[in-house]
Amino acid sequence: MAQVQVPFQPPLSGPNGAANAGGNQFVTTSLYVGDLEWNVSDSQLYDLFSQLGQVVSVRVCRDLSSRRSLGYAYVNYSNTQEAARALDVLNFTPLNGKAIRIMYSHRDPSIRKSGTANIFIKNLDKAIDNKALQETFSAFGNILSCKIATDPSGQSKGYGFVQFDSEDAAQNAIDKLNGMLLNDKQVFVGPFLRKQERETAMNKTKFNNVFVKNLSELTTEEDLKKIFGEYGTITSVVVMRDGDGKSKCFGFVNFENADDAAQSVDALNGAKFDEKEWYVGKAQKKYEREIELKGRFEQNMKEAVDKFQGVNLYVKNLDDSISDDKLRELFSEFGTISSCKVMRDPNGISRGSGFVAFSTPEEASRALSEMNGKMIVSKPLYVALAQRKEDRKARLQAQFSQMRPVAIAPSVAPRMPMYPPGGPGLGQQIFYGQGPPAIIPPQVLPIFLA
DNA sequence: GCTGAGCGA
Repeated sequence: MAQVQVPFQPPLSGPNGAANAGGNQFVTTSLYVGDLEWNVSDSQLYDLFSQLGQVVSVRVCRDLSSRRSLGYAYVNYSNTQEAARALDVLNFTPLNGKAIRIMYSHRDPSIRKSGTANIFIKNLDKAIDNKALQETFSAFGNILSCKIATDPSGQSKGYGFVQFDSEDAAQNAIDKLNGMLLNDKQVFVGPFLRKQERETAMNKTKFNNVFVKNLSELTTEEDLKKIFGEYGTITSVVVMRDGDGKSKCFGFVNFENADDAAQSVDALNGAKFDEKEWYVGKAQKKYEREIELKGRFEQNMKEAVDKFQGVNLYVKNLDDSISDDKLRELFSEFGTISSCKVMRDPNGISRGSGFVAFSTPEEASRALSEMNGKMIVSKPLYVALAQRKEDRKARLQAQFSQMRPVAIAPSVAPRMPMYPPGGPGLGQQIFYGQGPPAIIPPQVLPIFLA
């Protein structure tokens, strides 16, 4: 008889199973562990999770070819109670300086993708950590995932996310906590909205002034008056022109009535006149436009930085005689170089360091291993993956925390309740408990950071 | 001021 390979399937009664969609009376033994720092290893996870029960298997998922960590792992226990306790106790434990985030394994991505029952919280006191957030919101229902946004050093950015397993729980949390005081700060709690959704929500605000661009050079105020006049009474119309009276191909139409303005936008945005497709929208105030442009600029910068992740090499100990071209020549055998630069001081003297970006991470990692330590002119070259500036600090701290002994408290005393039974009253302060942390803080203080 | 990302041997 032919051998049939049976793929691993978690029990159907658990959160993985269709039989238990949304229910929480069953739990499984399979945990998804996400938000891992790049260097977190199987054995590190094994050591940590073994302290709460019998671990059957641990695996950090890795890219098949590069073996790079994908930033998540699976930990399987032999029984459900141990898994449940591990999730409870170990969730948000820092590993290599970064808090891990544990969920029950749920391979069907439909819930994750739907983004339902997902809420956003802002104006959070910086002292409120993942655990405090979890405890505060768990009063309203079962939490699938929850997290405080942090900068690379782990400092709270003052906002966070909670995803529940039901819309009711999410709505209830919003109703009860929005506008409440948490640690003396009034928090905003609302449904999570993607950027796009938020913008369209914002644009529902009333306006009278309409912006129109991509006009033909021949389009006049009279033309606009006639076309927009179909939708209501116009109080002013202008086509912007340069000093010579030449059209800048954009203008403004102000309506007496905001509903008419909105109607004209709906009807005319994207319409074609004289071969030109018009953009028609709410006219932005100068400051609104500045905010949008600034946001877009920062977004572009971020994307540019992301694009270089894993493909950009930092080189140092370069001989002063090495130029951009020479540097490119040295690395060109490993692949396609998308950019290459020797850093120089204001007098044009080489700083002895530079960057070489390849088109793929594979090329970059081969160049790294082949070129690091190679004698160039008179000195051995140092080659490493270039890091983002903000990530450097985090990386140093990760190394630092790796030296700390980590131990699990034998049992965890309950934290103080967040607020009296029945939930907080309007305007009532919510207090955070001072229960002991799940992880005993380091007993040995390592040497200070450079 | 600040609106993620995420599932295998």
